[in-house]
Amino acid sequence: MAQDRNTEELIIEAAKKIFITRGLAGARMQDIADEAGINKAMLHYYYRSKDKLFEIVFNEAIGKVIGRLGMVLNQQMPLLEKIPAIIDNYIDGIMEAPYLPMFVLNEINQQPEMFVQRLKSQQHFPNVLQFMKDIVDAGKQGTIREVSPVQLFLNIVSLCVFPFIGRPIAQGILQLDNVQYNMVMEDRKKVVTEVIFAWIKV
Amino acid sequence: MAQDRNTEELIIEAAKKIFITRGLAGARMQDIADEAGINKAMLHYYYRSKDKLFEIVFNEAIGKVIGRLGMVLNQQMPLLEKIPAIIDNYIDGIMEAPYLPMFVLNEINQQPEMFVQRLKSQQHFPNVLQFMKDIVDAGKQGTIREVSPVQLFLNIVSLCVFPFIGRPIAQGILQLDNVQYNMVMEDRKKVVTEVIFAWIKV
DNA sequence: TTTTGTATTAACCAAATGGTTAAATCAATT
DNA sequence: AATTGATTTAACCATTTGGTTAATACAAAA
Repeated sequence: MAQDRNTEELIIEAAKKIFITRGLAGARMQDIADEAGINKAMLHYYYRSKDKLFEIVFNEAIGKVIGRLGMVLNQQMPLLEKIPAIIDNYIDGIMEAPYLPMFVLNEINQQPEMFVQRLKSQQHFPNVLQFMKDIVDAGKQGTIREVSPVQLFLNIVSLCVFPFIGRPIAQGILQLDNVQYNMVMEDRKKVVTEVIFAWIKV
Repeated sequence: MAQDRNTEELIIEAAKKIFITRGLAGARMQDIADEAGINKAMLHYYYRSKDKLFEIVFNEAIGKVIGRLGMVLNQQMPLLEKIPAIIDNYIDGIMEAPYLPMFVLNEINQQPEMFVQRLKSQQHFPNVLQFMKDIVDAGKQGTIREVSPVQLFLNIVSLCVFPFIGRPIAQGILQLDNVQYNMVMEDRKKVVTEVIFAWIKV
């Protein structure tokens, strides 16, 4: 099973799967090796230690989670077009890897210190400050209602992310099956945009 | 250090602290014992196994997280009063124990099967179906706009919960210190109510 | 005071776990 | 074919970890 692709990649793929589903503390090196179909020693041969391997997986994950946000945020575009663009793009990103936000959030909660450093060195670090300035300006201009830019940012992200990280509990409470919940998620982009615009429209 | 209170309670308190901060996989029985200031054997003497102890902590946690929601949801009250009541009450609950939702959500993601059973046997199981029926009725009556009750529910919960579970990352991106972020959370009740009403008002 | 049942502890145990190593395999080079 | 360097593996190691046990401390009842 091992020879098909590059062993290094094979390990990373397996590590992603195990770390993301079980977390750093719950992941077992043996399970990663099994998943990759190789000997456990290879993990250390290529990546030294569990922590080193985890760091690679985590960095890529956080890049995807906040990077996607930053990409749209930094684009030059009128605010009233940018907001739906952010929502569409961000929900698309989450749907591609619905388990990533939970993984990232949880590991960050486990060690916030290590994270803060990493965040600022992140190339995709979202330039939120500019975005918030735009919101304030638009408010003064009367393009939108004058709202707290921080609250607006939190609202957008909350509405986009939570339905995915809270999926098991929400699905349980709402008593929906997978197919039904998927349909609800399909509508999300439209709904979130609607909600945000209802709140900020003059 | 052990004699002050009942040893059993002492253990539960310590177990809560350790399990909630580190999760099931990351928690160490020795750490719980140390936290309680007692011998590790006492944990097994009173609660058999790590899993049994965890179950107690987890059940209480999930009770708080979804129970609080159910309490308000099941109250007899006009919809337009009930929605702000839900929001106020739920955010109050989260602020009392901001780490609980993350803990519950994460552990549920780890073993969704075990959870689904527990959910239905939960005494505080929120009667969301009735609440959703009320929303549909109110829509038809014209009290509110006709919106998907499922989406409304998701919106409320998302806006309330996410800013707390995503706090480290949000605070990092927004570059706010603890005091500033606390102030933002203070305003949350008002903002969430505002957003929801803006969306559902006719 | 003695007895008796409960609470508590130190020492211990077996399994799991991250990590290492020495030998073996493989592939390219000479 | 022989050499050489990288890759891979089985076996091993030290530590950690959940759990047990036998002996002890303690408190209430007799």
